[in-house]
Amino acid sequence: MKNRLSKTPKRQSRQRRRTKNTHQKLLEAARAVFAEKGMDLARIDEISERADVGKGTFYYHYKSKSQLIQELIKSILSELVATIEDKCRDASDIQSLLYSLIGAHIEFFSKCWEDFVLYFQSRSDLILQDCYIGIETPFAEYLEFIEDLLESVIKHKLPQPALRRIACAITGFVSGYYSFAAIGSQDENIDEAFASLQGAMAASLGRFIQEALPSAETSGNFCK
Amino acid sequence: MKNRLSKTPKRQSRQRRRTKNTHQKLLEAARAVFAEKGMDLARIDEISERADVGKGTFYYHYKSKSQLIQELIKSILSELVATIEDKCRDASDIQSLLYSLIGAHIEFFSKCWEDFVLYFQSRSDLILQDCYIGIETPFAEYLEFIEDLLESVIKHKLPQPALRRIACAITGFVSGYYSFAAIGSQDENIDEAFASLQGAMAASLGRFIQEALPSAETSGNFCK
DNA sequence: GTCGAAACTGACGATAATGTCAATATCGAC
DNA sequence: GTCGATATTGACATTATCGTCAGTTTCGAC
Repeated sequence: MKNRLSKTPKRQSRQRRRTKNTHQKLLEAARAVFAEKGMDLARIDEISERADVGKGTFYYHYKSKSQLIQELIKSILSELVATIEDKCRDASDIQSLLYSLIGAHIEFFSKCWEDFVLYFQSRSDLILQDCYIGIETPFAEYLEFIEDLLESVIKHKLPQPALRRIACAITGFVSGYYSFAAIGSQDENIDEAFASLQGAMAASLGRFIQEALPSAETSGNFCK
Repeated sequence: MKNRLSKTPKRQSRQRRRTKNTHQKLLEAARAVFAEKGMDLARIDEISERADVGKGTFYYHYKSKSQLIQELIKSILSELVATIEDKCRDASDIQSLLYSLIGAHIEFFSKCWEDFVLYFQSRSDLILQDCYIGIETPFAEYLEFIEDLLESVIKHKLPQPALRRIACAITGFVSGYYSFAAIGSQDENIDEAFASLQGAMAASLGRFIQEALPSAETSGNFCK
């Protein structure tokens, strides 16, 4: 037994890299196809075709499309969370946190259109009765992460539902604007327009929080 | 020729109603199935099954699923526009317009969950490369309608892109919040929470518009 | 260089969904 | 009551997609 195990004690580098590469290629291809046809209508055939591997290879790496989606969403959201974490590290008041939070989303969405599409598609999927399994958790974690950030800069204790509402408002506003801008702005550069609104959005959300908080206390003076 | 035409000069009431009814039943069934499985994964079989008619009947009324979707979206959005029109009729300043605009969306979304799902799904579909044809126009008209409303209460002339951005922000904020709330708020009543935020959203968007406008002029005093 | 394990392949059977169509039912007009 | 037009039906041919599997290739260890 031990002998058998010792036959492959550590994995080999070349083969290991090749495998990793295939895995990655499939993920990339899936991103592209998903952004074209949508998650539901994307065919495994096309994904493996575009990754330039046989269809069997797909099934060697992933149990099913559902599992691929799960992994993809998880990876996308954890990247988004990482971007947020990075950008918001030293925000200490609510105004600068909001600004950075929005900035992180702009940066993330602008960097890769496919990721935004996936982000939006899966949110859209989440409101269905029969949705892909396993994509709820990453979204919940993403919201929770934002809530933690908010909590750390808001002085007084807030009830959880209020925090959640604020987080929903922020993420909803940002992604909602972006998606509408994508379909609505015929010619102009979406990302540029988006970036130019960063300040306005932050101010606006600041105001939202101020108004939405049940407690009368005003820790910030968003209204100059 | 004229004789032939005169054979069916006006349609008969009973048969007419029956047909209309079937048409409506199919539309209703589609709404329900779409909200369960999503537009892509909804099967014609299931729609006609749920409408309690033969599959052939579906194809008698609609050329294809694509056409059904087109009609459905069109009807939903024109209903939304009608709601907006009704609620915003006598809003004369920007603050009250925003308030009514949000109110109209809340009312509309709350009234029928299926409609919200369809609204959101089709927006999600619109950002894909290969999306259903014919759903772009209703959305464009919806945005344009909101722009017209905005224009009528904003004193000074705004460039079209700025108006569009504001419209995107409003609709994005409202629907974005609602969708996140739907997946994020585990227990509490979404509609109630949403309604309680109506004022905060309006104030917030007022602030957004104020900040986003390039011109320095301040017609409104949103900051008390 | 040869052996075994891991990675890869694409043709194939099974399944599922689409859209068609010839036959049938319903209805109002005359 | 019968005729033509309109509406409805579900079995069917067609097409698309899935997931499997027996066989092949790649690679590192010895």
